[in-house]
Amino acid sequence: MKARNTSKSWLKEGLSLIAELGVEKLTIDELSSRLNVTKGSFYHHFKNREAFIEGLLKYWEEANTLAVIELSESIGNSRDKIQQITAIAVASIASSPEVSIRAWAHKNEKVRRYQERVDKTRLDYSRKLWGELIKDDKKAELAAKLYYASFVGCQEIMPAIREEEIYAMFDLFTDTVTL
Amino acid sequence: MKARNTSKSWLKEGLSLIAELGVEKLTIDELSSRLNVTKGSFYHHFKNREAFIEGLLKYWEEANTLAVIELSESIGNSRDKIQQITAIAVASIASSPEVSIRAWAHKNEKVRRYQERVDKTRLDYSRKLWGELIKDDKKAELAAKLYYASFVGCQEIMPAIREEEIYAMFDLFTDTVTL
DNA sequence: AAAATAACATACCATACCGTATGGTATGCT
DNA sequence: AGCATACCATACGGTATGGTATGTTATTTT
Repeated sequence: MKARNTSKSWLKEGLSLIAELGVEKLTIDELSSRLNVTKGSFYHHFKNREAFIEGLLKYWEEANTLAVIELSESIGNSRDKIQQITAIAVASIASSPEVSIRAWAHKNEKVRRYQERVDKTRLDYSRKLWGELIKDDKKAELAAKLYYASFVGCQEIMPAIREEEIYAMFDLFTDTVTL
Repeated sequence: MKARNTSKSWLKEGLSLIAELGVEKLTIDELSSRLNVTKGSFYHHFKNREAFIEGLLKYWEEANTLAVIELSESIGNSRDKIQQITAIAVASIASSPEVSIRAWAHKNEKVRRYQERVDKTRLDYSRKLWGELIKDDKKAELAAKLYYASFVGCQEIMPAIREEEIYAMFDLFTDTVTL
């Protein structure tokens, strides 16, 4: 006897679906099928597809950016924080909906607003961390951007770069730029 | 009296369409409408949508990677080549279909094969250039990957990073890593 | 100019999707 | 127990899309 679904069930399944099959497969029928219910249920939880997507983006921003930063803040010094947040980010690459959402954001106003806020939040945090390692403000700014851009690139390049290699890349970057 | 279309007209229009609206809008009706013909014409030039996509990816790989590398090879030293190829790449970001194609590649076997070959070609070339600036082979390898990953990231981050700032980022990277 | 070919138009079908209408079932509250 | 609410099933309409069949027009070849 499986428990019945909540709105959150649909949101979680939506992110998984995007990560696996991409946004173009994010159909209500496909979602219903995965949750072993029919779409009558979907329209009980959400007004329409648009409302669902709005909820999906909120949920993604919260679980994937805000929560991670919060966790990172509970750790020691800036270097440790950078390492910690890198580890979390790298580990999540494989199952992340981010690649799909980024392409989506380039064509869709509403999605773009969320993506811009997510990028801003992360860049701000990156700037804060690197600012504590690099005195020169402009240099810290550039380092923060380079660091984040590299990470985003590592999500996208195919075939995927091995985890150890990504760590080696970031170590090289950290070592040279903080000299 | 407009000239009639060739297969290449359709391919070019296809890449423009992907760059502007994304892969999900890459429909035969939309393409036909943009070329001011009906889809009867499409099926004269291509067996079906799959065949069209195959041609599209071939054309993209050729025009967007191979041709650029060839151009770069006609220039002076490695530093100049890196600067030159960076300039070309940065200037093309706004009108590039690459963001869409990358997301597409993550969900589609055939597209993935092209994306992997494109990434490999560019990474190989990046490694060659950086290998001439950095003696240590492993370090050159990591620098090449970092450089390329940063560029890919710069394509994706929203809102778009300003061109001058991207140049400043790459200058910082080059200066520190070649010390 | 006639014939052959390339490019295109029109009409049609099948399918997948969003959304709605309506009815049914489980769960908790009083 | 009775009722409200949350959750779900089924059937249907409307639309967008890929694809086919067949005929027409423009361009090139001989």
